[in-house]
Amino acid sequence: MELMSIEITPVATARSGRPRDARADEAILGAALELLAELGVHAFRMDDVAKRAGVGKATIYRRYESKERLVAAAVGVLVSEIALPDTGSTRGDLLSLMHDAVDVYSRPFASGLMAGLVEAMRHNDELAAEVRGGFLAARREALRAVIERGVGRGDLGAELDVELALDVLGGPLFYRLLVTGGPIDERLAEGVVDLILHGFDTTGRSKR
Amino acid sequence: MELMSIEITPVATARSGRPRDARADEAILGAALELLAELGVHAFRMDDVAKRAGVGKATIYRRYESKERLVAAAVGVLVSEIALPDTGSTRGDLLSLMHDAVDVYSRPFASGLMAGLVEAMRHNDELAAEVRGGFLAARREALRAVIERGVGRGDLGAELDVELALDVLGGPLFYRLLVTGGPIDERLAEGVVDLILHGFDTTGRSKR
Amino acid sequence: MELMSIEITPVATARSGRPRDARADEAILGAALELLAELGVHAFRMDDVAKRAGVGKATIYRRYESKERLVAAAVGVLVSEIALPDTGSTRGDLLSLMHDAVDVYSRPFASGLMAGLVEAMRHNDELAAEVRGGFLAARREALRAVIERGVGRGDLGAELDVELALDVLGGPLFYRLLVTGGPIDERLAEGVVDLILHGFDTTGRSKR
Amino acid sequence: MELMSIEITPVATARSGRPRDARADEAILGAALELLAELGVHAFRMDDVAKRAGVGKATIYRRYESKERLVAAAVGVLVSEIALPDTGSTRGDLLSLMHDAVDVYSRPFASGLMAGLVEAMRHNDELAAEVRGGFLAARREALRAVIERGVGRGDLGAELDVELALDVLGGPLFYRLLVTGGPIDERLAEGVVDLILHGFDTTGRSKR
DNA sequence: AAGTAATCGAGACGGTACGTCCCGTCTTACA
DNA sequence: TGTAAGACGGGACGTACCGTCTCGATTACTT
Repeated sequence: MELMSIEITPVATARSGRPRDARADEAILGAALELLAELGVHAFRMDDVAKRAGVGKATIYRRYESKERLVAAAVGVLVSEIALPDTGSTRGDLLSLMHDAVDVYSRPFASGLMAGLVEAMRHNDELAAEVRGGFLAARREALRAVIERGVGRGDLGAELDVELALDVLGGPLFYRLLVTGGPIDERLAEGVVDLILHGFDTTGRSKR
Repeated sequence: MELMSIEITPVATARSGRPRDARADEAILGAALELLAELGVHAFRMDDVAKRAGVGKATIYRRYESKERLVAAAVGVLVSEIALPDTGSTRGDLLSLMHDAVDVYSRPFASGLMAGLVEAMRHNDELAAEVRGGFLAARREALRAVIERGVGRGDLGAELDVELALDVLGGPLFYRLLVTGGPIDERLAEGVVDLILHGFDTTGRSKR
Repeated sequence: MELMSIEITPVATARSGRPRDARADEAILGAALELLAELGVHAFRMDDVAKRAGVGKATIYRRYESKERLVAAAVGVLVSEIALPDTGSTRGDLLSLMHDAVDVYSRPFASGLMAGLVEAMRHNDELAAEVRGGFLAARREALRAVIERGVGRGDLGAELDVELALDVLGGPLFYRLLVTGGPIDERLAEGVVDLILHGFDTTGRSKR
Repeated sequence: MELMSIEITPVATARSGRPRDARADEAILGAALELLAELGVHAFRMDDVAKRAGVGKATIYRRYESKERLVAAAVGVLVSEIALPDTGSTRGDLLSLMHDAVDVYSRPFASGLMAGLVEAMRHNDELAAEVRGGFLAARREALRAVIERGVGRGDLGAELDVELALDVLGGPLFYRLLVTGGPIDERLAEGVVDLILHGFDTTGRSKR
């Protein structure tokens, strides 16, 4: 479960006394998601989350040490689980992963959510590490596996720059999401996949 | 040119009375740039700008209606002017533009600056329009011209998706800048240029 | 008693959650009193009060809705409690009350404090009502009781205009305090008391 | 002309160049009076005066060195000229002066105007001196002359405290104006006059 | 069953930045 | 030089939101 990798929830583990209320966990994340969707990251207030969730602020801060962490957790929930696809062809596998990514990031709040997260990562290294090692890494590793399988199959040249290939697969999507506002759709997914397959083929011309 | 297109400075144009003091314009932008460099976007305070510039806060707000607008203007200043290159080859022209982009966005504060800007664009459509129509559009139009010239020369296939090509040229750079933290260097520039040239060549295979 | 009647402190009464901190009440009023004494009303800054009291500005504004209200409360504290005197003679009772008033209003900051308050009352009806119903009314009612006792004793004529008598007792003091800068001393106290006793005696000449 | 005594107008006397525009003088004082009446001292802004008068702010500050001075000048205009009355009786003369005072201070803006002036005097000694030496002194000296004539006529005791008598005549009026909000009317005027005449008569009882 | 300890909702707290307001001065171009 | 217009430096205002703390009331584990 991708959400797991970002499960920052327990700040400290209690050893006795009244246990954490699981309904509060749910209510907080639910309220956060709603408010993020309604208002965007920028107008997202911890007081509002508390009120909407019917929860004290301390109850939130007992679970998430800062607003940014709560946003990160909420984003983590939105991002779907990733399974390594096996369609039988490199193109099919890449398209499967890219379609999934398009699904996730074409949601209405994805843009605001990611923008806020990106800005929050800028002044919180720990958060940045978690995000990069969390849902981003999951998708990235799946793509890497598919690419390496493609090299093995002879669909892709052995000398290709894997990091570059990953950034070409993911970059345009995030670029449109965060910067240009361009469409995040199947055409984009197919475009980058075919570009990779054709541009990094075994003719060897595209190696740096 | 590029700098011009982002000249958001005059909120309103006075018609009589004491004119705006050009030294204040300079002092404000200078102080903003310094503080942005020293502290980053998120520790950037309007009071500090005013103090550093030796200016009243009202004098800043007379020029920029919010903190975000000032940051946007400062970013605009940082981004260098773009001239349409003419090296004789499509590859040379593309590389020239990409090298220039690498220069600009590999500066130490570029990342924090752009992250703040991207987040600010999320809740200010006017600002987003200015940024997209400003320094981003300038670079984009230059790249578009080079690509179209490449199609004319037969270096690139006529059916290529120009928007996709532009996003493949710019996306990985911004992806690394804002999300992955990957290196923004010559290798990236050459990688995407060669991928475009090889992947979108005239064999026609890569069409949508 | 007098202090009680001006206890404007609670803007709203909480019913749950963390209760107001009584030490903050004390610190705020203490700091306000000190600063009023040191600087006077017109150099009195809310930021300074907050800093001196070691308190956030919001904590002050939670108790006093404006600077004027805080000044009013501080003035209320300065004004001593009034006990209805009973010296056995009308002259003694009146002198007792007037001596007390002289004590209070001959303090060095009384003038600046009252001037500020009077000006603030001009654009805040609620504040005016509080001041008039508070420490002013307390002294006024005490004087009224003594006068009525004096009428009963035959020291004062039954037809005297009580309101006028009260204003003759208090007016010259405030006139000197706020306008002429004349001395506020025992001579003034005795002068107005004897004038009232002689001018409003039972010969009936001064009626209407 | 009482207005004269407060004519602070020329901050500095020009010696050559373009002469002051007399229409500006008029427009400024007129606008100030209107705004004072409409809004009260507290919401009285120099920018508004300039706009209403159709005049630059510098033109105002060339005539009045501060807001307080302008308010003082405006008050001076409102206060009517004082002629020493001669009705043939001490009571008639006192009543004449007090009726005049009642007329002046029962005007609707008198209260706000005086409150603002009193507060301004608190932190501007020069202004205080001018006000006290100006329209206040004029009325005071007239009253003093009448009282002394009354002593000569045997209507008032020779040992009376003249300063106290003056403050009893004026104090209640200002007390009601600034503090209690009580009525400023003929009854007040007659009340204090008769109190003075009866309380300070030649029986000598009321001397301190 | 009593005691202990961490939980809960509510909301006050210290701190800090924001963007607005107004003062009194200064700077234009014009008269 | 005086003028209208309005920008300027300065500095206080009252608001907003963060993350912490405090209250009285639960709710489990531990004796």
